[in-house]
Amino acid sequence: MTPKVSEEYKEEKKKEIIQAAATVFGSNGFYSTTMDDLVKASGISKGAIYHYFKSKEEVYEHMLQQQVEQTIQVLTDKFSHVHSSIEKIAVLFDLYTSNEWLKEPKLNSVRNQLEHWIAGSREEERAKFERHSKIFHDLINSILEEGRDSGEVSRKLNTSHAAKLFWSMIDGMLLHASVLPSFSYLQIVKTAKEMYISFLQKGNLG
Amino acid sequence: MTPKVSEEYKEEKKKEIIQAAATVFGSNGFYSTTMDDLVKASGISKGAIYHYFKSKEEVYEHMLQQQVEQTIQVLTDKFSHVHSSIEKIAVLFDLYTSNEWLKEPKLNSVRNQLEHWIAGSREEERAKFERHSKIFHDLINSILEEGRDSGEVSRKLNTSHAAKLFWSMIDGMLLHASVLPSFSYLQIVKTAKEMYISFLQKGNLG
Amino acid sequence: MTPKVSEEYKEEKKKEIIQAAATVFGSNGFYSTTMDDLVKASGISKGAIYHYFKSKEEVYEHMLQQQVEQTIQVLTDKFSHVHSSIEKIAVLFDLYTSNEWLKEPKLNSVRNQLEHWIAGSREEERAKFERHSKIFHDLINSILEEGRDSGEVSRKLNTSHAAKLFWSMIDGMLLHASVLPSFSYLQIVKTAKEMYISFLQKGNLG
Amino acid sequence: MTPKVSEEYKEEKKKEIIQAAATVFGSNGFYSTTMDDLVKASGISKGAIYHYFKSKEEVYEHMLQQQVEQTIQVLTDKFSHVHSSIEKIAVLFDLYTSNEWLKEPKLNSVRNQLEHWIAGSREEERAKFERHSKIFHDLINSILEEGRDSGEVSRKLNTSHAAKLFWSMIDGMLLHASVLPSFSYLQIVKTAKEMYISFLQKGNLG
DNA sequence: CATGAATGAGCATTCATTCAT
DNA sequence: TATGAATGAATGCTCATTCAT
Repeated sequence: MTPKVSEEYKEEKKKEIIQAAATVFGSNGFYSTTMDDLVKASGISKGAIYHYFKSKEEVYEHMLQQQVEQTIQVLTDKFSHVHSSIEKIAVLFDLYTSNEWLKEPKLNSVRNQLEHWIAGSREEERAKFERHSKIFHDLINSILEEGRDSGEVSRKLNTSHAAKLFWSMIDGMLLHASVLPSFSYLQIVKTAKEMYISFLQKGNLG
Repeated sequence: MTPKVSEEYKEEKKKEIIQAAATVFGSNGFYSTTMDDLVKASGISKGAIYHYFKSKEEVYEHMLQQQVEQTIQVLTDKFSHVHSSIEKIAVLFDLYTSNEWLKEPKLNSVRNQLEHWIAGSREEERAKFERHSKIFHDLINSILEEGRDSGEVSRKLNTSHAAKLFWSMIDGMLLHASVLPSFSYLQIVKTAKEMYISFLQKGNLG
Repeated sequence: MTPKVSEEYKEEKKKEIIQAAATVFGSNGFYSTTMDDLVKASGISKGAIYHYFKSKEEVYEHMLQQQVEQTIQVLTDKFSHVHSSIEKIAVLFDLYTSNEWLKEPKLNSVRNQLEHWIAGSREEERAKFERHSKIFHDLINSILEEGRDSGEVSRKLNTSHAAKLFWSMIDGMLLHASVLPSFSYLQIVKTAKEMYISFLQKGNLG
Repeated sequence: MTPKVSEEYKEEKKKEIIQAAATVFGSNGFYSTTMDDLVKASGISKGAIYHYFKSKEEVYEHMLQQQVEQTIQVLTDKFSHVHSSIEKIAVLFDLYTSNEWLKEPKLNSVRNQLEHWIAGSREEERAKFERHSKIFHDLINSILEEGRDSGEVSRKLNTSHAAKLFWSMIDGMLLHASVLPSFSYLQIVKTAKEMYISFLQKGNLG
């Protein structure tokens, strides 16, 4: 009646698989990665992987989900001690230039997300993307609303548009960074930060 | 002895194939598109396709190349009658909100480019991406340099960084637009335009 | 954790495949035999075959290798109780007229070897043929050297040339036998035996 | 009514194709040679080749036929001024060590013949091989019969067996020579010549 | 629970042959 | 006659998924 192995054991195992998945999918992409690659990378047998996940697709999605959650976690943690809206935005930009973001795994994660977006956008799973996006959108949007209420950012600002613009910029820069070695990532993000904050303070004119 | 068929005929045929390729790769991506899909979409036999291109990969790359060239062509055409730098940048933003850019084929093209970037970034073909990127970068960079010399844009502006930021924003917005139906594309691009132009006039502070 | 399947099981499986391969390659040759033929003949799925061998080529080569080893084994076994050199050569000729050599499988094996030789001789795999040939050459050469030392065969004999001549004759006769039904194989081999042994005793004159 | 082009023209064209065929089939074998290879090698269009021959197979067979005829021609020419049987056999052996036999084209021709034999022997075309073989067999057989009648060769000789043995040896040596670079062809043929002639003079004992 | 052998549909590519010009 | 573009059946190989042990 009691499960043979603990729930923790199972979760641990899933984590292991997802960890390896992040590596292999990150370096070869979804389509070019085979289950055998995953077996090799994880040291876990094919049967076992299929015991925990019902398809390659599912492994991939769990990996993505976990990366999104992790990212959200990191972002909200960063805010916990910051109270100014502008300051929060600044912290966010700084996060994207921090050391932890410049390591391979993070960029691989970005590639995974983008690949999934692009490949998946052709199907009926748009809804899922919308859900993910909304989380990120709302995070920024609420910061900006706070700022608008407190007068920190321009009253004329359309916060939703500004939030979407924020993530467009971030994703655009990450995309270029993950693809072009010559992209002067740090400098560009710094430039973007100045531009964006200045824009927030001045607001939309149109 | 008979001079076979004209070069134009062959070019025409290649175009036909590439046209069909844009459709099928655009809706299913490189990996999920089969040569049979292409055969069906183009109405051209498999053998014939292989007569003109030596692999699926090659069809794909020719399609991308052609799309890049077409885009560059459109961009430079737009500039031919514009002399102010700021004006040129404005025209560019306007282009991305024009009717022709809101049609499916264009967004499919974007998806294709991005998919290729992301999937390809894992290998040794970075050089090709760099080359493509450089073309786009230089286009903006030289506009900004002109503007700096003429005093239209801030003297303090690092034009190269600003150019890279420009394309990051554009690609980021296109990415979101091509993936998220709810993305208020027109408004966001308009917002970005204001933010960016205002930034150009004020320049980097750091 | 469970120790999968035994090594013997795997070897057994490989043998099964090779056995079937000998049949189908034997009757249709390398090029005209398809993997589907092999699947049908072996009753083993395509995937399984590719699990054990990484290409059609590899199946073929393992089959050849195994046939060579088997032949060498049979030859050396025959010698174990024979001490005279001339006697050994005689035993060899007799082997080639024995019942087991007149069955289809054996002749198919010969055809396989020859086909591989001929088709392969056009490439860089000569080295492999040389290696195989050397084994056969050395076998005869050492017998003849023994015979020369013991005075059984002519002192004037160039043993290496004689060894090469031996295999040329054997292969030539097998070739004709495997191709021409009217070739009076038994009689010819018997004739060759007398000619060759008489030649050994007399030696080269040139 | 009169043919548009002369018969000679057509024959000339066929010769050209066959010439090129000998080269490409000789270096790559029947299966690995494509019609495009033949087009490239001959400089004649695919359509034209199919105008003169109705299939790849047919080109191949005409090429073989022509090589057989050529060989027979050369052999009989060599005999025209030789009257002794033993002398004729000697001349034959010498032919196979002559300069013209050591050139690539000849060995390619051998490979072609052998490949065709081996690959074809699996089907219903044995009859054709028998016919070819018979020509060669009869050539030697009649020489030996003459010799037996004149007392030059042993009365006890079974001329048919001896003839078959002759060609087995020749083909065996050519096979080895065409496959093994280290095969000391000249020496071996010389050795074979001595052995065989000595055998003829002594005859079968069995 | 774990293992990896087995399955077979699916895919890119080749190539002999045909045929419009 | 000559040309080479077009055809499509055939083929070797891959890989997600299943399942006996």
